[in-house]
Amino acid sequence: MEGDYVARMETALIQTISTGLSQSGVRDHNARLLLSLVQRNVALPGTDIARLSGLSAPTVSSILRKLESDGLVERGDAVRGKVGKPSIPMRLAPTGAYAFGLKIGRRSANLLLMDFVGKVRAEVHLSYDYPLPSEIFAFLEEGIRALTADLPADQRTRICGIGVAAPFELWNWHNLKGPRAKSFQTWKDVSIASEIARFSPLPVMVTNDATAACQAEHIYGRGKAFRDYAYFFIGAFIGGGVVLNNSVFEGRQGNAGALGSLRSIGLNGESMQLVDAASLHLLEARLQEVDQDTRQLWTDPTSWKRLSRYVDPWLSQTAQELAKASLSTCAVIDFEAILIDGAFPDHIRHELVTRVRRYVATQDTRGLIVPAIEAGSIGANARALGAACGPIRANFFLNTHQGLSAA
Amino acid sequence: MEGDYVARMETALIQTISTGLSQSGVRDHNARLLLSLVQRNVALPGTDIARLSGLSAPTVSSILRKLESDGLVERGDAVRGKVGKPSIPMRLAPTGAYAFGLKIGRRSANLLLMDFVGKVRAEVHLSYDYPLPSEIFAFLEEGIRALTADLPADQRTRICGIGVAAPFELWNWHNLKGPRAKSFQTWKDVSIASEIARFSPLPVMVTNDATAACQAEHIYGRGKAFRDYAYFFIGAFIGGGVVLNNSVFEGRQGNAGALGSLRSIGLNGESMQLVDAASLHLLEARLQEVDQDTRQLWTDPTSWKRLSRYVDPWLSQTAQELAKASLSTCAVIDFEAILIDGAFPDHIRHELVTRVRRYVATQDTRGLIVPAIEAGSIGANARALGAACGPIRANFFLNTHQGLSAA
DNA sequence: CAATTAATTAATTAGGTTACTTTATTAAAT
DNA sequence: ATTTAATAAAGTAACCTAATTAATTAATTG
Repeated sequence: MEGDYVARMETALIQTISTGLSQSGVRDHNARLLLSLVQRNVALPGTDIARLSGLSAPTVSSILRKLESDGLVERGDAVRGKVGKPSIPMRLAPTGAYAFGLKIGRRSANLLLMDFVGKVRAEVHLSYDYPLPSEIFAFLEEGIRALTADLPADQRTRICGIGVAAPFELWNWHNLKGPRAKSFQTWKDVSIASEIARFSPLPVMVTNDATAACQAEHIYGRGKAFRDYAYFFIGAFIGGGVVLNNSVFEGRQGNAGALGSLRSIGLNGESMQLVDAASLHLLEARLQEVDQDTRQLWTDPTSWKRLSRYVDPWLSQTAQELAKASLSTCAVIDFEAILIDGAFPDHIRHELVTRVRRYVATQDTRGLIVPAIEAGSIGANARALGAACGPIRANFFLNTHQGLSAA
Repeated sequence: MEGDYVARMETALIQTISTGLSQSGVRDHNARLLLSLVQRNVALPGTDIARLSGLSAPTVSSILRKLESDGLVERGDAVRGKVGKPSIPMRLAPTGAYAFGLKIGRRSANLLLMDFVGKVRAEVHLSYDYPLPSEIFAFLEEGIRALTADLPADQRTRICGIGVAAPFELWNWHNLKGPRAKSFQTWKDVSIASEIARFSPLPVMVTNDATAACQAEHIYGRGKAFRDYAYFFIGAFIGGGVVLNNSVFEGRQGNAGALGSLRSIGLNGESMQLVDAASLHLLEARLQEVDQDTRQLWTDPTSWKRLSRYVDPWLSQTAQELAKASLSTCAVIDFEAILIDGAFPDHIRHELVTRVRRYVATQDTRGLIVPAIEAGSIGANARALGAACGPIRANFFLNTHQGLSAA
């Protein structure tokens, strides 16, 4: 069962560079590698896996048989037409594992149950003015009950965890007054994992929301195409993620890719943060100024075209800011690409990317390798989906940055 | 011999995530791990190594004996005074391996021979107005001959490579005229590695100069203390390096940590690069304006105090710029620390760090985890030293980011 | 044109090796 | 006598190479 591949707890040691390897560690590593290769390529026959992994065919064969008997991979239809024995592509078994993904946003929460191939099996929503701990946890508890009930009883044990995507220091953003403000502030002292542990035995992983979105893009979206990139997610605020060596880099404190905090230049030449120069809340504020209903931004994609006299200047400013921010990130890491996504309609994303490309071409790029500017492909659901990836990845896939598990 | 630990060539494969592991891969990994732990802690008895690596004592013992017979580690004096059998600390054998480090700078080149514990065995210099390929390679060829001759004949086979530290796109910085300019431009078409291959069979590794400095700081300096940090090296221009998970991250194209290209804000609020706002060439330019000899900056450390009426404003501006740049890097990666070093006297470095700390405290740090600001410890020689680390690390030490070598 | 043979490729089995683990032993100190 | 470090011996897991089985296409022949 999946237990075999669960990462072992490491004792925290001073000066630990990495961990020693033993046989079982090797098998674990290789099994995760095979699953990662199959995931990445959708379906692969054993020979290709052997070639890609550098392992011998018999080894791959034996690992695949084990994975198959564990219900994690399954055989596809034999491929004929070439000389020789037909190959049997192996693919992930959709029912191999499940995970919950919870996104806690500033306007709404979103809980989904994702299967092993990244398909959303069921989903529930909650809207609010601002999230309060008690309401969120009640929503989650009830949601878990409901979503679990949808699953055949024999598959419920395959749910391997709960991933939570939340903004960094959630409590720092609202300036509320009164008793509800006090309740909101309690986020500061709440341990999300321990609260959830009160009503669910499943392991909990908490991630930065934009990093989670990046994760989803990386595994199920365009991110597959690039080895390393910075990812911008434009929501009410702006956040980001970082991918290095084909794997999302969360950072020591989980705060890598805090791209909203990149320094930007205000109209008067003063220093400000990107989040104050290029988020959707700026557009919202502008719409409020002219008495437009801002809800339509989130609920009605066509409204964006209707509002183009307000959207256009916003797009222009945002693109300029993103262009500069993109190059700044490339000064730190020589990213191959910059991916841009957000909670807006496809045509806006496309227009934004086009404009960013244009602005990047006008910048001073001495000392830099200019990255490709590309559009993300997942959109608003990315955060919850990425959150759900957490437990699945921890149990079954390779993570370049974590080092290998010990025996 | 060292051949056992040489990284194997990998065939370039599409979609390679990582490489499969076999027994020999395991042994190689563990041997490198042990060497890395010993290097990091200067000297360690087997029991401690076992604890730190998570390997069993017999395994560590057997690997150590192999490393000992290969001449890579040696026994220290038994530590008595505690109950039980005295422990025998193992340390790197200084004569275990050697490497050449060549720094190609804008004003001078520097070639040194480094031993296995990072000691400089011999060193030669070359000064110029600007570096020309033919002169540099002649200097290197002659230098290799001379420095090799210093070594006992039986140890010459232990020289494992040549590390070269050079600025990114060297040819892009000078605006020369005339025939010598043409010769300088040829850097663009020169492959440093193949030129060197004409007169030396040793493997060659080329690194970005600031990344090399970072490497030296990381292995032999203060960098040991931090798990991840951004490193600023202030020379004629400003460069940087990036350390993630206890290991220098070079980037896909070797251009990670191009911190001189970080965006900065000019006096009139215009966007400019950090390199134009905070390098020593700014101070030089100011001194030239007032007809001061600029050579003294590089040759006479005491001159900095004498010139304080010019140095002080430069320090102030540089510190402000570094403070903002430091936080920008932390928006990309949540670095634990920022290390600052440069080609200037110790008291200047110290003063600079103090001021950067002060400025950081005044910045907008919403969404960020504020890093520690620390001084580097190696100074001007860091680049050549770091360059020499390249071949040694490639052969004997663990590199978190490269993945493990295949069988 | 059908049947046969050759060639090719995929997947698995068998046997051997490596390098790890656990358990036991020896050595040297307080 | 007890404690701790280091090594030795025995056992095991997981890899590799080489050989085998299987399934197909391609070529040849009566």
